[in-house]
Amino acid sequence: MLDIRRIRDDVEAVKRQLMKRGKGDYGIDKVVVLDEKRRELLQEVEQMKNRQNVVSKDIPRLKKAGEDVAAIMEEMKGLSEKIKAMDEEVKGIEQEIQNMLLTIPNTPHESVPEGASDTDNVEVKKWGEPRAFDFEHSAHWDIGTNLGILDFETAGKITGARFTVYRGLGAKMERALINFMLDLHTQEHKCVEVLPPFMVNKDSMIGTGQLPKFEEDMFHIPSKDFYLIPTAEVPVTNLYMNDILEGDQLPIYHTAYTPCFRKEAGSAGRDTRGLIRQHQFNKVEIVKFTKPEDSYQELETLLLAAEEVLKRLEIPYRVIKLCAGDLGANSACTYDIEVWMPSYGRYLEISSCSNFQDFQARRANIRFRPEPKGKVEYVHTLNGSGLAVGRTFAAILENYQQADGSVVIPEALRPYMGGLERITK
RNA sequence: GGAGGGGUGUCCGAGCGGUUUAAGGAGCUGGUCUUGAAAACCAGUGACUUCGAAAGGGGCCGUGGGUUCGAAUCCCACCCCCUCCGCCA
Repeated sequence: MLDIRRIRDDVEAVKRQLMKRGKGDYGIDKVVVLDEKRRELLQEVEQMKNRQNVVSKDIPRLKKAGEDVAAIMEEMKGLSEKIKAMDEEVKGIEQEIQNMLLTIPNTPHESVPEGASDTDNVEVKKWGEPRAFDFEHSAHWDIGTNLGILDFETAGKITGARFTVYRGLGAKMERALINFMLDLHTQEHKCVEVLPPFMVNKDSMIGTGQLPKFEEDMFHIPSKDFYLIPTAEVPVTNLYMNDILEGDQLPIYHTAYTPCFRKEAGSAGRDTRGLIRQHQFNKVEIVKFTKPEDSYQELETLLLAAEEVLKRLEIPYRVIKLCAGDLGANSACTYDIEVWMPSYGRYLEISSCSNFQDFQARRANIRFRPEPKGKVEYVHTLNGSGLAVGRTFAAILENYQQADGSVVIPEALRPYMGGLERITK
């Protein structure tokens, strides 16, 4: 959520920044008009409330003095009704402003490249060399199915499309990847692990920006009005919802494993085979809470922490900086890590590392006190996948496949696989 | 799921329709006393938010509604915590 005062103070500047996304100015002029109207009414109604308070306080005294208060009561009744009506009007306007603010996206950081779509994203680094195969390589869904470690057909039977059953060493490797990533981030990146609920309430979904705009992407449990989390970002960021942190508590780093649930409503027909686009997938996430002045430095180290997973697993990847047109609505600046996927013949997103600045903190009301007894400020929140586990699984199968159909286990993962070096039929 | 009890400021805790500008205590800050400290005593001390150039005003006693001239206090709904019963990994 953008700061209404920032919009009020220089609407043209905010508009310019939003326009960079290439999707208009989100009707932001209307917010300014409504805000002005709101403040006007507020002054008026608060003046009336002041009179109401003053007179109400005086009534007991007059009564005690034996004076007749009937006329005053009559006047106050009228005033009370006027106040009620006006309060309602103000509330309506506030609701309207709030609804608009909740759907207006974040302003891109000045460093974000111009551009309309993913073709304008900028590659910022590249690591490792894609392997040259001396045999006909296969896609991970075929490799996994042949090895009996991935079972898409049975998942279709017991649930439906876009689900997977991991079997045997497949299940074990998925679990190994989760542990490997969590250990890396807790032991080497100073993250405190959390295992949060996989369902959250509506406030949490609004806090991190999934609602109200992206309702159709979420799985909803009507009987309790809960949502299945689309990413650990939601429960972990909202750990500090409505809190005021002390300055010396920052920065806070968390890592969390959770499954993620997404309807994938807008992606019918895309990535229908394999692990790439599932309704349920595992992910290890990193979430940071920082002081505003530190957040961009923290974004760089967050990116490095996520990259480290692929370095240890020795899988080639590249990092791109998203252009304004491709930037997620809540983010001010995002790096994507893309892993080399031989079956796609290109790099494929496996992590997204973003700085939301105070956009989520405003929604979730997460603040901190820079100095003891000082004035409170909003924190900056950041998060990044470290990494999407299912896609990492797929990348291992494809990049480590052998001519005989077996898959070599990356060395860094072997301690988590009981020392096993290779998955064979 | 059923039956009770409860959510008040940094903390404990009183208040149950109008001098509440939320009692009292603890804590915190300053002072007196003391060689110094503790104790004692005296004084001060709610956070947050919003409108305003400021002075000042509005709001905030779990959340949201309602009744009333006036609500922490009465009514309704919901959320959370505790105790007991039932069910259950």
